[in-house]
Amino acid sequence: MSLNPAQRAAVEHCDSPLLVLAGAGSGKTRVITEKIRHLIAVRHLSAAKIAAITFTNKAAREMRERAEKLLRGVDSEGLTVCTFHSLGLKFLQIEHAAAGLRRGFSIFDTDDSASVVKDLMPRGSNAQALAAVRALMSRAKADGLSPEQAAERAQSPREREAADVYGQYQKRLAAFNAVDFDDLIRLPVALLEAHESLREAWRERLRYLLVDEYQDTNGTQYALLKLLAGPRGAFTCVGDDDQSIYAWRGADPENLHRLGTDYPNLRVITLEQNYRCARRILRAANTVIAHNPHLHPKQLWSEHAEGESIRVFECSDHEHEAERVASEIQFLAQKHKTAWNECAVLFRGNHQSRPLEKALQLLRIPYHLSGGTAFLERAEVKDVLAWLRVIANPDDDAAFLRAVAAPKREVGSTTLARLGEMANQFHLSLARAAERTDVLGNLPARSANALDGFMRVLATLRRAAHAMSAADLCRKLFQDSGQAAALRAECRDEALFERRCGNVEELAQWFDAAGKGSAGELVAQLALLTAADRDSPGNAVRLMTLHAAKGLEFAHVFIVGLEDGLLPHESSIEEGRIEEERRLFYVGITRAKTLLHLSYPRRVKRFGEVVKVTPSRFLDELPAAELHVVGRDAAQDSERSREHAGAAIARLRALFAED
DNA sequence: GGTGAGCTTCTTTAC
DNA sequence: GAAGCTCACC
Repeated sequence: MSLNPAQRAAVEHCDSPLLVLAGAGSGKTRVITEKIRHLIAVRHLSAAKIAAITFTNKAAREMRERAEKLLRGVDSEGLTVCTFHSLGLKFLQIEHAAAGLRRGFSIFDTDDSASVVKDLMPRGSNAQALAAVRALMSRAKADGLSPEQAAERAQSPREREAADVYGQYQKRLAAFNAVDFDDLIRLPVALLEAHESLREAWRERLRYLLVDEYQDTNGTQYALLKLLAGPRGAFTCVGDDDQSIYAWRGADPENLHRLGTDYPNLRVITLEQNYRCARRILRAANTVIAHNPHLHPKQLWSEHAEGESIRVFECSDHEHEAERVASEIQFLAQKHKTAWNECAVLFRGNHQSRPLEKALQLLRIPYHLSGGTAFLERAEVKDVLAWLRVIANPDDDAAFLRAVAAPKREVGSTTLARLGEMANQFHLSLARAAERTDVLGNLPARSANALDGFMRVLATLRRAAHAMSAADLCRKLFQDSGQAAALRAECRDEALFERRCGNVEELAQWFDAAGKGSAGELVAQLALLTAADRDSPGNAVRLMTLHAAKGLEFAHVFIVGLEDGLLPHESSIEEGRIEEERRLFYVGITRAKTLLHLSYPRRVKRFGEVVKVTPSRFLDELPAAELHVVGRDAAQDSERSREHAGAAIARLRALFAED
């Protein structure tokens, strides 16, 4: 298949900075991969000097695969395809000294950083206050502000509080030899701004940048792009303002316009031909998104067939909805020989997956849940990771706190609080303080013994770490730390125990597959992976949030939970962010190639009580002529689905009745 | 002083 | 409907 004129222009334009406004399904990944080939094969740029930046690791992996297929016969050695955060991590691992970090520094995930914030806030601060301060702090960091700058700009008492916490928080992180997600971008930016030599070195190292999902860049990411691209502006950014769905975490769609101001010679190319969706689906998407104000309206068009109507299922409750979706998928699979992985169920929040999983399990439909509380969130995996972190970085207090309690070893909050006090006094991390006999001497003998026991195991593992692979270290510490034994005691049946050990083994295998690098470095990389990025789902129905679905496509898409208050989400309505919710819905619609199903329950359980649901206002924004509403009255209940799944549904109902 | 049982909280999205 | 907290128990 050849490129269309706009795509070709985007691929071949290399002489000035380029912005590609690419509508949904307009082949933007193709443009990026073709452009990589063009840069190497035609412009004779070394692959090692090209970086393609994506938003998720999953997107990075897919892009790398596609690029490598395309680059057969071309030397693609050293090509960088990664996320902004991975690039930042790579930068910091090389330039750690300039950043004031020691080798083996830790990456604090959202939980780690939340607990630091909690620790810094007045005792008894409620969850709202904590969340607000965390959000403001993260926002300030995403905007590239230092604590001092954040304090200067603070307008409200809460903002002042956040700026104050921010300052203390950074000191704390520095003491832990740790960085958080925001720092992975912010620190490289600060270093590149401060040191001309670094700028020169990195501009030489990366001669051309391609940025995917550009509409989701935040302030610091844009700054990083500018610093790396330099005045030459050797970059291509690809984005779509209609798919900007990350403003809540600091993404600034203004960056699209900023590009034109900062680079007057910016070339803009718009891709409007959609290669993905049936026309009906595309019309529905266009109609919905037309409700948002647009600076530069674009009109997506498609050469595909009209396709079938968009089906709207009105269901009685979440269980009924899940059952409907599951049986519809089974129908598609049986009748049309649709592969499971051609079907995706999309929802607003991770918690919505539960009833769906249940219904799919009962119909024995293989499914794969992306993100959420998957693998990396498993307690046993987090425990092993905490041990690995504290082995690599003795200053990582967050990891220490988790590791010391995995398994429980008579070191409780009181002991840890006292240890913390002494660590503060001596200006030591918890682990380093716990190594000292004078510190242990100040604790009750029993606690001191327990703590000392932990430190001995830790020291032994740390010594052993140099001589073995990260994977083997992982397996060894699982045994030697006592976690394996504790897990066996904890699990009632053998199967559960096996499964949880399997999670740890899976982690070990991930390390094996990740190849070179010390355990500490690999753990750092792992921190950037979401569950969705790591595993290959195989042939299974995909369950994921609308956010996670961006960039993907499926023949059959089910969007569930079209409830007012969920999609659009309550808090977004309150905060006047309805347009982003609409874009989210738009992203969901445009994932579908041939069939789109929308559904909502009439009643849901909330606060234990049954509450009536108002169907999403977005349903009213769809063109009524394209919709086929099913189930408004019981007699209309999808007959064919019942035929195919009658028996299973009876079992389903029985199961739900049990709960 | 650690740990587990039982009660109250608010429930987005994610690198 | 689960995570966080307090309280009683070991």
